[in-house]
Amino acid sequence: MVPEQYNFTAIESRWQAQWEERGTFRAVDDDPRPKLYVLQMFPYPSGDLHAGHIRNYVIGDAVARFWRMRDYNVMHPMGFDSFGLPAEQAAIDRQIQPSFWIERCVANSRRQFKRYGFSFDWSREVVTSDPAYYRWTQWLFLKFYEMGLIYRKQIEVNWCPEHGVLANDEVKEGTCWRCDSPVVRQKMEQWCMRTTQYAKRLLDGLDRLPGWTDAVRTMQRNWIGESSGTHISFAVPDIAELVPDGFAPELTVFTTRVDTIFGCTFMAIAPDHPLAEFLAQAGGTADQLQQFAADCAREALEYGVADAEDKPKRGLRLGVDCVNPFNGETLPVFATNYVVSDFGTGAVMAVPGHDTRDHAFAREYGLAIREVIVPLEGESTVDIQQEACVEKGRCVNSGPYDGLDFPAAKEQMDAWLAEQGQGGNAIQYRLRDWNMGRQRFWGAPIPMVHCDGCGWQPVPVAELPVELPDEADYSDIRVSPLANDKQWQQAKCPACGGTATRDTDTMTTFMCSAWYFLRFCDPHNEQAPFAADKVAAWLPVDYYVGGKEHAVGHLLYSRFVTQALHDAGLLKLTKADHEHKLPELADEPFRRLFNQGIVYKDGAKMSKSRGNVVSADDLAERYGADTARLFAFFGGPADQDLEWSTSGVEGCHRFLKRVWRLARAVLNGQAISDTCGDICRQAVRARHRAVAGVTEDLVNWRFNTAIAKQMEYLNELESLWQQADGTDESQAFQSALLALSQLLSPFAPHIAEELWQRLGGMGLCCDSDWPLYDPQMLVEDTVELPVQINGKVRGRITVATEAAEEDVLAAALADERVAQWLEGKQVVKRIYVPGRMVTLVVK
RNA sequence: GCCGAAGUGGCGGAAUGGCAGACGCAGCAGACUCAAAAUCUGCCGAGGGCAACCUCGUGAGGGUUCGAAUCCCUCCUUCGGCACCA
Repeated sequence: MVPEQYNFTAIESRWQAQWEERGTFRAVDDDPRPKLYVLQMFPYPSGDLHAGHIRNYVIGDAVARFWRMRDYNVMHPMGFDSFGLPAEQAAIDRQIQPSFWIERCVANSRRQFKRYGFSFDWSREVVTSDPAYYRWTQWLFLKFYEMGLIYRKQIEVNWCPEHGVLANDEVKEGTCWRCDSPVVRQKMEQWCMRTTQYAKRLLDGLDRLPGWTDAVRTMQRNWIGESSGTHISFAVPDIAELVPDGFAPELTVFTTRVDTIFGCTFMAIAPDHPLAEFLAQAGGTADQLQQFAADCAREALEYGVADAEDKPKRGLRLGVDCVNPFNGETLPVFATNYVVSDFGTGAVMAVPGHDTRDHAFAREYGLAIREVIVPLEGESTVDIQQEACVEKGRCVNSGPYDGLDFPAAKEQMDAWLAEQGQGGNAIQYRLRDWNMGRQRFWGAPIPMVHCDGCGWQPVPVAELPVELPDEADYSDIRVSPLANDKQWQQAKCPACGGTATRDTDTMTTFMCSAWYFLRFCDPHNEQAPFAADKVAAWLPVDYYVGGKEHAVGHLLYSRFVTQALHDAGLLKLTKADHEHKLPELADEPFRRLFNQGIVYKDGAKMSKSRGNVVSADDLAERYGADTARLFAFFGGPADQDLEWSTSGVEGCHRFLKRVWRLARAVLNGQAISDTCGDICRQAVRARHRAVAGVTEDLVNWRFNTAIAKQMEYLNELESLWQQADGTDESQAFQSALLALSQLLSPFAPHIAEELWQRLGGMGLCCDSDWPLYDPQMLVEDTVELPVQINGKVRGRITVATEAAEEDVLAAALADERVAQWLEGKQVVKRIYVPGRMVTLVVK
């Protein structure tokens, strides 16, 4: 007998134990069926999962379960991105070691994941702070070092007094993304990855990723920021004696508007341009420059990033001139507050007539404004002295280039520059090299040692991992505990055997997460980060599910690492797409990308720090994991944000209780008959309709409507069961409910198993073959059609589905209500859309 | 400023050129109950009408079409990304 109550607690723990015992979700490497790699971005183990996490992970789980039932060999792994600041902060706050703290968080997160019945293959779990994992993160660092992709660079970094060095995408409006402290600029020597060397590859690769949304591809494109232009060198004879070896006495600019070169009336450079001090020295303005540079740095922080453009343009005339190579004119050089040193060459040829910023500056300092571009047709309509004209057009006052349009002028000018050795065509990227180092404890130590005699030396691979010390000393939190640990720093120089000092920086966690999807293919390998053939068996990832906050950072770094490893000959990833809809990928890791929406509660993003979380444990206790999962889907489209609502959760709980009650009633019904009456036939039709609809919705990731269709199916079955009550058709309802169990399985897997078993299904529901439908069964005998007259519905007719067009139109004209609207009118046009509607146009 | 996404009942949303509001929530009325909870049944965009029905209605305005939430143009609002990018 089926119990009266839907006891979700007992059901859920029972089936979780069953799945674990049977190893149901373990992915096998040499399974002959087609593979499907379903990856969800692994979390930072915050220690307590909330409804927002559930919403995120339920999506990939439904997809994994669905395709598993469609007989794919699905790999759906999970792990923890466990290095990083929060553990360190918790350790400081609670006076405990980060490793101890994070172990507890990982254990609890894993328990909570299991409580929700996610179909993860836990035998592949990776934890980035585990030496068995970060050993290989360090190995990859050394590999990239060997490839010449990692170098030491004196860079100006974003420095947060709390959190040390921050990446550009960790700085929000001049403040730290984690603690809101103001960020200052500081010079520091850092390990840098030459991501810019891959700028073109990373950009072009986006064209081969139709399985990504345009939004993310556009964001990456903008982030890489390719612009096509020209390099031009302006000689500065006065500094010939001053510049250090290896530097030429010239200023090189990057411009996208070389056609305006004859309108250049001064040179604008960043106050911290590499040659600025020599220029100031030559011009006798060294002291003023120092003052000006300091002012600009302070001003930049005051204004923040948001309204930098509103800043009044200021500058310092350095007192030296440079020479325009095209006409030999000498132009004054200014250090300005509007040219930044980290884009292009840090120097700009200023053309006030045709650039708004240069125009504003020229007006401020009384510099010449020259018109060198006019519209292609006719004469110029703006007063160039009042307003810059940035439109492209045709050159005037430009010597031999007069009359040329932009493409012609650029081509000829580039060619001339190249001939003179003064520049030429150039591509510039906004993307910058990737700063690998963090001055923190809780990360993978950078496997480099410094020897006074031999300089920086890589740690030999055999000595990996370079493990963190057991104890972190947080008595002085302004520096990394590693920098305080003299004993840990002691090392032997691999080159000369003398004493050396370990690098006390740890790697950015973006590096740890930039290759975990490769490790999942071969998680226990102790000889290498992964075996190429195992990666080749699983990559590329077919579905990658995660938040859009990683649209550039994580995804770009992962693509970079994959491309670089591909170039190193360590990877092959050419598996065909399981649906044969997308191109094969040569060096891209993620075939399809799905970004879920964010979960809000009370108008704010659900997060621990905001204190508006709905705890995953509370939900599971109160309603059960199945109910919570169901609402996470049902609330709206998966790619849109969701406001968490308690009453909505109750609605989903009610649905499951109704399913349970109907199953109970059907199983308690006695008579079983082979006859198939009208009600039985209707139930069968309803089943085919539900299977067809849910299948299509799952293929298209429309989970909310997939659940609505299951609710409709249940509504129909309930109403049919009421009509059938006391008759002998419970057999038909048993098969109807078996199908419902299967449809429910990707969403509410525990109740699905329970019903499946009680209804007499073979084996596990989640292992069963996804139900099929017969398209013939979706076709009804008759169909009701609306009849429109001039676009408004004026009547309804019921006709045979297969009826011929003339018969349908005749029936429409014959309809009583329609006839009324036709009185005294002339029908000028008749349209029949089969199965949809009839339209009459009258005059 | 540039790029991207979105705007539909009281609410979450459905419909992507063909009956606007599926499904759910909330609300109202009723049944069961001593009562409540749970459950079940019915109603549920606005205005008009006793009613059958009629008119209006998908951020605003225009357009294409027999027919537009859906396609095109202009504008407004909200959210996300980038930003003195030369």
